Amino acid sequence: MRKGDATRARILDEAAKQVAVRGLESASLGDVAEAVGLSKSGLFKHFDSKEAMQLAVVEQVQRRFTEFTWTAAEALPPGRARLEAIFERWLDWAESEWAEHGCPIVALSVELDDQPGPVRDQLQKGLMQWRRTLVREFQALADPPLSEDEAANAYFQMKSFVLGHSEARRLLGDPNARASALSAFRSLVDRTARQAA
Amino acid sequence: MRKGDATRARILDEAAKQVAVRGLESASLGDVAEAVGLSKSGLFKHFDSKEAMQLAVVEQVQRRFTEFTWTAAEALPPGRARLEAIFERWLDWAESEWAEHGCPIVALSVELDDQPGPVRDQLQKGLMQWRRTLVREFQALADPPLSEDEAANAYFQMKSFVLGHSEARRLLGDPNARASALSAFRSLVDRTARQAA
DNA sequence: GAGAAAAGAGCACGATCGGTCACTTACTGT
DNA sequence: ACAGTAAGTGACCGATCGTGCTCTTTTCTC
Repeated sequence: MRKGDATRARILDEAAKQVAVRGLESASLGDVAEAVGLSKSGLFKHFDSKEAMQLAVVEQVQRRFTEFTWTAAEALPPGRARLEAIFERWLDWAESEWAEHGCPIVALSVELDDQPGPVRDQLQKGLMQWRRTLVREFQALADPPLSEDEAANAYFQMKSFVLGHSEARRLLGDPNARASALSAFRSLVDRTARQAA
Repeated sequence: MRKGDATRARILDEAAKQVAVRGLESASLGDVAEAVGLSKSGLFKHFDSKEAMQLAVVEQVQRRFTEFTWTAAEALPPGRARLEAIFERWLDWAESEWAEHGCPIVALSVELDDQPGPVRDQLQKGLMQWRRTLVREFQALADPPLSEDEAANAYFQMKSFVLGHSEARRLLGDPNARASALSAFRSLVDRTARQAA
């Protein structure tokens, strides 16, 4: 049973890459299988259908993302320090090997935003949980804590800057994308912390 | 020659819709043809290849977008009034019939960000021209005008809020998306205008 | 080491993909 | 009105899609 898990992991890695490049639907099972040195039918011993593989890809990408951005930050005290660490790791993520061909989560979000089904549901679930986590983090920016509405607005802007960073960097090739995002975020945190007083 | 132009336009409308839903590559010629009541081969009398149609779709979407957001605003005086009108129209666009299934420009941006070719080039060209236009508009926010760097940073945030609005509204179903985007943008304009003094 | 179960290969299927070609129908400029 | 061209059809091509099937090889368990 061990061998199977290893190939399953290789399949998911390759699939995640191809999904980021070509999209969920356009990434074909044949191409994925060939890239990991498998036959198409061999692939079906690990996933019952294409949709099952897509679901597994989404789950793995979300796991990796959380691990990448959150794990390093959770050691820090809640509030400003942790928030800034998360944001920087978030930008790092978009430039990491897992997002070599664009952040897969962004790609999935756009492709699935009006394609109902279990894959979209899973994606939504992860995004909303992430949002809840970050909103709580923003609330902890001040004492007494921010209202949920204020924190939600701050999160909206934080997420927006990540999306803007991704677009500016990848499509427009803007070398200042990271700097723009960072300065915008720091200014946001400043204002948010101050408005609590 | 008139008849042909009309069907060509119908094809492009339908194609743009399907592209927004399923993506550039997944939108098939057969489905588009059937939706406009044509045979697949009839479609080829208007476009030499799928890529040619994709290019035409991108051009038409960009034309429509500019018309939708800019035309109403250009009558206003440069600076704050015009900027706010554009931003509101931009949000309107994302909720208009042309973006019923998601903003096609956002969909194209994510799908094409690492797919070189003439379609991507055309998209880039339009986005960069739009960016130049808006940066100039931000510069005109104050007298003396803002530096290009300052204005570029402001545009980065403006575009980010649009992307954030799109994601929050469509994928997360956030009813406050528009309000969040508007308040974030107004605050941005305030700060930007003030920082010039 | 034998037997069971998992992992994978090979082939074939129906459907659909983008694209071609020969042909008919509809329109338009003069 | 008539000729010429544009618009549109239907049949078909090779390739590729996701998926099922049978069969062999590898791996794990006792």
